[in-house]
Amino acid sequence: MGPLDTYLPYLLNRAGTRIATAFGEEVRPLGATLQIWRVLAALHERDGRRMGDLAQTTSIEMSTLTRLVDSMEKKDLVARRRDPEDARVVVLHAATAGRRLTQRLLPIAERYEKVALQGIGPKEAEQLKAALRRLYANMDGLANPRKGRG
Amino acid sequence: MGPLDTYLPYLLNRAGTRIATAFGEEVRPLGATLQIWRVLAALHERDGRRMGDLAQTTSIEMSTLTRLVDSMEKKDLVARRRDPEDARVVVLHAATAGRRLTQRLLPIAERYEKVALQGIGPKEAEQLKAALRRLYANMDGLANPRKGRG
DNA sequence: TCAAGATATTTGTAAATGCAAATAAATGAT
DNA sequence: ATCATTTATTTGCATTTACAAATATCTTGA
Repeated sequence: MGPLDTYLPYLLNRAGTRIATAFGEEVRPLGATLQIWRVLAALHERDGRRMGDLAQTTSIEMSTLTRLVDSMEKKDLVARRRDPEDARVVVLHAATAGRRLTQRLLPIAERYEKVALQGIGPKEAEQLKAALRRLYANMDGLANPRKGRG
Repeated sequence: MGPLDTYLPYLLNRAGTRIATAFGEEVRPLGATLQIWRVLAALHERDGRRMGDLAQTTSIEMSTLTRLVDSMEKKDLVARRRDPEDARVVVLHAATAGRRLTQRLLPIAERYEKVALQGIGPKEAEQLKAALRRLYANMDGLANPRKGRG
């Protein structure tokens, strides 16, 4: 067997953790976190999403998301509304401070993208992204996901 | 801005988390965890490492590692020894049950490698790994690492 | 309309994790 | 030999996070 850093799962998790931590520290001064960014980014892409949808697209667990949204509501980053069509559903909208914060986070996200990919070349970068999507999908059948089909 | 899953940090963290979780569940029946595997793999590569070295190569935080090693010692997976040269130093050795467990984990790690990389091709896989190492290194200067130069 | 079952979200609780302070031992200066 | 400084590891504590149970609402069928 080779050293630990020939193993893909290790490399992947290590890189993923570090970039997440680094990004998190970068945005802390703005009062944001990685998770907050994900929610705002998702709402920026499409506003008025339901909680379940958000949990799915941000990969944040539902119970975690609930508490996160609690705190984001207090800061006027987002607003919960009941869906009039179906009162079980809560839809989330970006609020004033939330939209402002999003505008400040976007350039940081772009910059991180660049820094992370230094010396990797645009073509390879696309391949990397494609591989990561593929890899995520490959894990679908295996363990963990209490999604799909229990 | 595009959807969240065009952002590298998101893709990376998402994939890294999922593969870690899946692997963790896979090895749980054997009484192992992802972290345990990392320590054992590191010791398999080179036995008798000091704690600081292990923390470095496994990307496990020192305080976390201490507690992890406590529990691994109880299971006879590893043994702590004081370095006679410098009594501040603790060196870690794989113990009997640890070596046995390592042998059982190795094929699982190999298999995970294969599953994760389904449809990705050996050449692209190598590029992916190289990119992940590079990317990890790229993050070095940025935030987070309380390493390097304080 | 009411009960039964399905779906969406929230709360309770315990485990994992990291930072900072504390401990232990070595090294160097007086 | 003793004190101050440095290095290595461990413990205290607060935060984060996930799983599971609880709650709320909707839908369907009698």
